[in-house]
Amino acid sequence: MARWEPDSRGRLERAALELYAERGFENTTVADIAARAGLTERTFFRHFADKREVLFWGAAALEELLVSAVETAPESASPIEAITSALEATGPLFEERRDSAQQRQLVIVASRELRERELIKLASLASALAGALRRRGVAEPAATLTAEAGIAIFRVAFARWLSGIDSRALPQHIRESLGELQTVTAGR
Amino acid sequence: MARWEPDSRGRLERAALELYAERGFENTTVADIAARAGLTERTFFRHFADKREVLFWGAAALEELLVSAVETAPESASPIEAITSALEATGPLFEERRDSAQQRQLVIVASRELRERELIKLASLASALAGALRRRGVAEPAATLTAEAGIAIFRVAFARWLSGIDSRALPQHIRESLGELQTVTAGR
DNA sequence: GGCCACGATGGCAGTGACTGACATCAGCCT
DNA sequence: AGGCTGATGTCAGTCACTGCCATCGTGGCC
Repeated sequence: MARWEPDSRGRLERAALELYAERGFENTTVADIAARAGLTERTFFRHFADKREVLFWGAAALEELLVSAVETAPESASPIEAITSALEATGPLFEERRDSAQQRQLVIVASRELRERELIKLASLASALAGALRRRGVAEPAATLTAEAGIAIFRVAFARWLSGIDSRALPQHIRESLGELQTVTAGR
Repeated sequence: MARWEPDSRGRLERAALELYAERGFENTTVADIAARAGLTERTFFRHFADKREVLFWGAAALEELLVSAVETAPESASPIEAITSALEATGPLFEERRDSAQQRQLVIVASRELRERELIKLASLASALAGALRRRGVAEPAATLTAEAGIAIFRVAFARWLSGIDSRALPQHIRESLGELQTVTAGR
């Protein structure tokens, strides 16, 4: 007989997402979340650094995936190609959970604090990608600019994919956004 | 005889920047700031929405300047050209206060919370610029991508300008970063 | 079988950011 | 003179987050 119900972290995650969706992030207290998960506030803060972090737990895994995809891209690939194909490689990871990604995104967009946190996660992603490019021999500021461009592409592509205005898969949206960025930056 | 010393807002701003620089953002309480400005905590929160906002008060003015520069750019200018020249137009505004901009940036970089706030200000800038482009007849997602590219250019250029590794003015750095982004995105 | 160290959780007190309600009072208007 | 206004002060309250110590099944060890 276990002393406690298992998977307290997962219970906290689910309870938080539910409550944020039901009544909004700002109208949810950590005590509410803990109560729904059958735990205490103190335990919440042992699993998550703060009230926002509970939604961004997966960012570290995403970062690892992208960085290793950039590092293992064929040597012949140009920097922007390495980044773009790494982004495309995240397709399967998101494609499976489109619905939960959509709900999560709704919650985030509704709260300024959560949008802030999302931005810093993306910025950290960009700087990790720039680091991976440097390890491929790309100099600064090209590495940073390429990584930032990649994140911009991803943001646009992800939003269009989630919105569902057309039914193509995420990698197709990424390719298309790359093309649009190329068109737009070339503009004279 | 005035009932209070004048310019309480300015006093709070200066006190906050000093204290953040002296002992760090996280080691400064709002009560400390108010005390140094000769006011109370409550008054601080009447002038600034929160402890971070005191450093970002100027963002609204910058946004207005950039938006109106984009809107009044010659009709013949391409989107990326309109954005870039708007960014260049901020040169004088920063050039005068390089030292204080540098100190402020040191403070921001030292604190995760302040970096978060800076990112959301830049994101709001990007979406305002995208709006201005749309008013020029640029369609989505080109407008958003161009605006995001512009912000990436600005971030890189601003950092290089502040670092002082070469002594050119901000607009020159912006031009150069644009060129680098073009090179990098064109990559095949 | 008994002992003990470990690890996840609870309980609790404390700090600090932020808010709402009400009080104060110099200067201005009439 | 008398009343109104706007910036400030005071105070109590909520909530995010932290440090410290207590609890107690579990698993290893003798």
